[in-house]
Amino acid sequence: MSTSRRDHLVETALHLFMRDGFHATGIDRVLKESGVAKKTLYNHFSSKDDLIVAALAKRDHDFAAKMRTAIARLTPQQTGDPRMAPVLAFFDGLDEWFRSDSFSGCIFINASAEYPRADCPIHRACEAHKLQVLATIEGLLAGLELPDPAPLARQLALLADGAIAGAHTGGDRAAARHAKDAARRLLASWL
Amino acid sequence: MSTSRRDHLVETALHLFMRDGFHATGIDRVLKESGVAKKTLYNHFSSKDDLIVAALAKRDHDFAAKMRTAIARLTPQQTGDPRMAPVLAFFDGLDEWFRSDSFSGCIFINASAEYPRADCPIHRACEAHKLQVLATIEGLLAGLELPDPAPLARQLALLADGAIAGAHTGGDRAAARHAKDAARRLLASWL
DNA sequence: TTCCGGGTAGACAAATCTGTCTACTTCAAC
DNA sequence: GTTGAAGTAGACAGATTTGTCTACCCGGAA
Repeated sequence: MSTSRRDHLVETALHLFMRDGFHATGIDRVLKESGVAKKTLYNHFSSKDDLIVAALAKRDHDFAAKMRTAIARLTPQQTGDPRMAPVLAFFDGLDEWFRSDSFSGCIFINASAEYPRADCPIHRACEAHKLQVLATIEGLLAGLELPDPAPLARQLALLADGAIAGAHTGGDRAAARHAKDAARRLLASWL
Repeated sequence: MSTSRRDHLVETALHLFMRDGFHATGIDRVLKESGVAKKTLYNHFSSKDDLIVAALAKRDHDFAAKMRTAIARLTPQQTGDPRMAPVLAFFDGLDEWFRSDSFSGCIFINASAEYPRADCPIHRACEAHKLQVLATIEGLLAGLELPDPAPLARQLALLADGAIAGAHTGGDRAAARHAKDAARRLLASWL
């Protein structure tokens, strides 16, 4: 099947990009790992950058799904004001992610680092992902009935990104829990 | 002079690494830009990684100095509770940085992205830098007379890193101002 | 003057990178 | 059974990478 070959390629590439980075992962490595021929790759993608964009799109999609399920699963376990529960569950989801063996930062932050030009397609895909996460966080604030949830959502997004940097660059495995406590305080401040 | 040659090399390398990334910046480019011979580079540094570590060390040093002067300059301009002034000045300093033309994220976050292995010297230098920043932030909290300033300092550090990601990856130029407002709320919550 | 440390200029090796191309295979549809 | 799309295997080009090495030069100290 054609789509299966393509999907397998994107999956393998995404895994290697997340683990080792973009420049450090050569095309040949992706091919060897996936068992796909070089011609097949260039039949589906015009260039390595094109493959990278596809991998980021898949990650964006997967991440959104993972976020939804984690929030649905963890929300009932939260204590305190039930209106805060979804947001707090989100940070618990981050905590699980940071503690997983495969964690090596946010691939979108990493991609922006390797492709700093703001106008290149890769960097643009990263920007789009961050907007998508922001929208998800805004959704978590629905129950709070704030006049304008946008600024609070931005602040919570800052905390989330900061936690990722703290966990990856700073090596602080407890970053998500500090962020969760800060989120609780921010929420209280806005209520 | 020997040290001048070495310093010039590190300065040039740092500039290029910040602008274009690490893998994307070849040794030859650093040499051409700096006008230094290849042999001289390998006389001072054992490898490209070694040069990277030296560049990060310089950036760590420069950043600490820039932080100190920015805080000294911007603290008197803050309004409200004067005990918060140094912290708020710190976020104004971030704001200036983000709006500068040369801004392309935090080089330590970027380096961690390109060198994900936590046990390599480059990644370790990034971790050390984040600890140094954390200590600086703790220093800003001295006037608050908190029983334990450490957790608040961590939360403010999360906000700062998140603002960097928001400004670079997310393309949000106002990230520092959102972070500043969040910092004000966090400070109020801890007082 | 002589010597030598430290610099320049750049050839070179060996590996690696992306991307193209040829030749062969496999498989499904007609 | 034939045809054609899509995949495999891998050689190849051309550029680029890090790092080494030779040959030369300059300027200060003995």
